[in-house]
Amino acid sequence: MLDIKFIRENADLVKKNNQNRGVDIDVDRLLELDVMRRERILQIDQLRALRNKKSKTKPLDEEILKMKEVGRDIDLAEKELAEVEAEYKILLEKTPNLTHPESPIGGEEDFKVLEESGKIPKFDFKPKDHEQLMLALDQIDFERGAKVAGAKFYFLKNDLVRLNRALVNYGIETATKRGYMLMETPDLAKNQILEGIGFSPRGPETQVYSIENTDLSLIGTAEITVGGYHSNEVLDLSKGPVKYVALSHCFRTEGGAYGRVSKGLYRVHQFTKLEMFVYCKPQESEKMHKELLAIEREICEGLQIPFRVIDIASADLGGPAYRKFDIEAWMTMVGENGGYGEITSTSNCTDYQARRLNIKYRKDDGSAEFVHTLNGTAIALTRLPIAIFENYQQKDGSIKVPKVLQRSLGFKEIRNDRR
RNA sequence: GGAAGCGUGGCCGAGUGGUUGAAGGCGCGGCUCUCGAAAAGCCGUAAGGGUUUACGCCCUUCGUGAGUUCGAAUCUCACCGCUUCCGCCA
Repeated sequence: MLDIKFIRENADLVKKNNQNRGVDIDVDRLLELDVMRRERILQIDQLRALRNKKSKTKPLDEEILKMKEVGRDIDLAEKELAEVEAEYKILLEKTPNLTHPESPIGGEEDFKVLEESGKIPKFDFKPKDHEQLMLALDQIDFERGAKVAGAKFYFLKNDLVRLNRALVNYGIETATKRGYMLMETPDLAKNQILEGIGFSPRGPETQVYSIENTDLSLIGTAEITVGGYHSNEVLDLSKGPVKYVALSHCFRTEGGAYGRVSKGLYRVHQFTKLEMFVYCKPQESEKMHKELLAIEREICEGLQIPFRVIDIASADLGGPAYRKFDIEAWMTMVGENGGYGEITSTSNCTDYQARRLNIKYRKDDGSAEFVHTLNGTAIALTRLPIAIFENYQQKDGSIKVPKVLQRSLGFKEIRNDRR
């Protein structure tokens, strides 16, 4: 959510930004509602002042009649205000965050490549995709996943389960040694928290499973729960940013995702993810965004997976993000001869989430100001295993285990003949 | 799941319909005293919003929401959370 005062004073800038973001919002209507809203508030305040003045002491009988009238006027004005505010809130909450001046302007395809790293593997055989590899090695069962829970659910089996646990541990180590506090979060959250982070739990475009007869939803990412963790709090950031690395399950309906890259594990309804989350002062957020990206790169480099870093373009940022970097790993499953697929994403959401969730920090002068929030993927299970299987496949169909994981796993390759 | 109790400012805690945004205490800030400190004394100490060039004025907030009333921290209802006892259970 943007500050209404900012919108009031920078209407043209906000309009231009909305346009770059591909969002159609009637800013003039919003400003009109803003004026109406303040008019109603003033009116109600004046009526209440009148009533309060009289209510300090016991009124005379003939005054009570007048006060009843004032009470009715207040009720009426409050109803009007509620109507104005309903529309006002919808427009305000739909308004996306501002955009970093260096973010490319454009849509999904207009990202800017910032860096390419690692060597794209050259196979002297026809490489397979992870689904073929995993099925052949008895590492996954989609059919029975569908039988038990429906399409796009799966059972992981054998060494893939072990690999995933080793990946999570590797991510935990990498992040905690940089001062990130480890947590495991609830897999459900109140809809109010989801909305604060910028997800819509209801409506036709929702990506979220909700629990019937409750105000809870399954989380799509631990960003939701960790972001809600400090909601309605004033933080002490005098010792530096507050940094978490959080493990959770993630659930996504993936409605309307047909036709996009969706082979095998790439796009599924449930997965496990280790997510980083940072609360910091506004002047620190750009630096922290770089740090999150650096950790993500360190993880990919350590695993020796070829990847590129892209700077996401304006219309592809989503509502809350001010700037977003994705890491895309090389995958054989993408396109005809391989290509890049997203494995991590890190966003600087500035004060957009903090304003909705009411998260502030204490400044040196004693006043409070909204924090900036950032998030970044440490380890996304499903996406990382895809990259490992496809990049580390051997001619005989076995999978070499990345060096950094060999010791903790106790084996160097995944083959068919184990157990 | 059943029963009972509780939820007030940074913290503890008073307050059961009318100058209560809220006594008292702790903490915190300032001052006095002191060579300095402690102790003691005095003064000050919530947040958000509206309006104003400004001083200021006004509104809202006592877990959340709705209701009763001329008027609610105080009464009613629902929800959330906490504590204790019973049941159940990983």
